Amino acid sequence: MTEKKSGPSATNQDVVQRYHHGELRPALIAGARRILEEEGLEALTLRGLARSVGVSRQAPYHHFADLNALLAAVAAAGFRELARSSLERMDRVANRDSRFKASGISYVLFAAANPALFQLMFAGMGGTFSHDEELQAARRASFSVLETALSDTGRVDTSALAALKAWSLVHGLADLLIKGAVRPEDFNLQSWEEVAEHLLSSGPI
Amino acid sequence: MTEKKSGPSATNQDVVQRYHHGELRPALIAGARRILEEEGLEALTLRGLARSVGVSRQAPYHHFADLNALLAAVAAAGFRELARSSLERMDRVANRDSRFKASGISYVLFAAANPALFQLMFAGMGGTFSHDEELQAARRASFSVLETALSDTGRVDTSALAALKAWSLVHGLADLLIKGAVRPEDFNLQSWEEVAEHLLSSGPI
DNA sequence: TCTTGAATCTTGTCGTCGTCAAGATAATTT
DNA sequence: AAATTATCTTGACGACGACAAGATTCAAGA
Repeated sequence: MTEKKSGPSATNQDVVQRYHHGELRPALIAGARRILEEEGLEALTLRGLARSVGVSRQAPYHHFADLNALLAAVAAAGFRELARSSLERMDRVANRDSRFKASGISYVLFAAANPALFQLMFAGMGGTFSHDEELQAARRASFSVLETALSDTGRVDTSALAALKAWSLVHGLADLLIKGAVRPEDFNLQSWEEVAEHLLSSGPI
Repeated sequence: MTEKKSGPSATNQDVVQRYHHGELRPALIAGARRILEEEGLEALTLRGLARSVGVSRQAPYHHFADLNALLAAVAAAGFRELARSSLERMDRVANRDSRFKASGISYVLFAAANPALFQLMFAGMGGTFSHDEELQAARRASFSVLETALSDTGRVDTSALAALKAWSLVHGLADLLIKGAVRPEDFNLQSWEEVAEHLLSSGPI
């Protein structure tokens, strides 16, 4: 049998079962994200998460005020990752207009790769846990990356309406693909990347 | 005190409190929709709904298999209403291109007027209650209205990708406005109708 | 009209959830 | 070493969805 409780000064090696988890907060966020993508938002329950991390049902409350606070932390991490992956993709092209398109494509690809997380991130915009400061900061930082990409294009129309149009386009595609309303095959294309590429390249409506 | 139970052959007049509700199924759908818009999806509970309709907690199960079946029925009604309001608005213009734009605007306005319902309708696309036949039929009928509007324009590009672009645009705007990400004031406009009008009129991305 | 079966509605029960309260244990500070 | 604090635990409560079984009303055939 595995020992129930190790000594007080156990190293990080044997993360078996001890009274103090040690890294509970990040473990909760990671576990939440895993459940989120594998089983969906509805299956993400505070008790189940605690169970899966191997801790009592009340333990998470010492790191998060409530379930919404946990969700806000997960969403914030999502926005940081979106910003990071956008910058990464943008930095692979030099042309300013291509950089803008790259930001839009990365938006769609992020949604396709992390559907439940993406929905959670935007569920919190006008939702219950919208007032979380960390979440608001991460969201603003993420959006500013995309805004900068647009204003850097040097286009004539970088108005708020032009930005809204681009945002609506990629956000709508992201939501529709998450909901399963469309598939790349419907357009004789192989990937969402190709779909997004086409949408962002073609002419007027 | 109001009588607890009226005679067996009471007319529809005194809908006070009798064992058989008589119109429970439609009453549940109507009540569900009211709760949905007034308090949000999270507040829509089978027990609470039964309570608000004045019936026992188990009564709804005689008209709907479970909560998802109820939600599917509400969503189906939503799609029928979307199709109806789209046709209504389209019939107020003659020009074919204007009719297409009208369909897009009605899409956005429906979302703005019934945010929670709109989200529920699309939550069910790849979701749990996606297999409900009534819902699928209502959804297909609703979409065909919009598809027809596009193909009737007589434009050169009525390809699937062009349709996706238009759909993504209005759907994205709908979702962003529901989430509170943008407001008409952000663009010096007075209503969502004006915003949608601008987005559907301007040139390329 | 009376009876009988089906439709409808009710109460009882179970397991799960989020969260408050209070106690137990470990880490940290003094 | 003692005291304080952080962390984790079990106990409890109300609300939820749903299953089971009983009560009431309706409808259809004699």
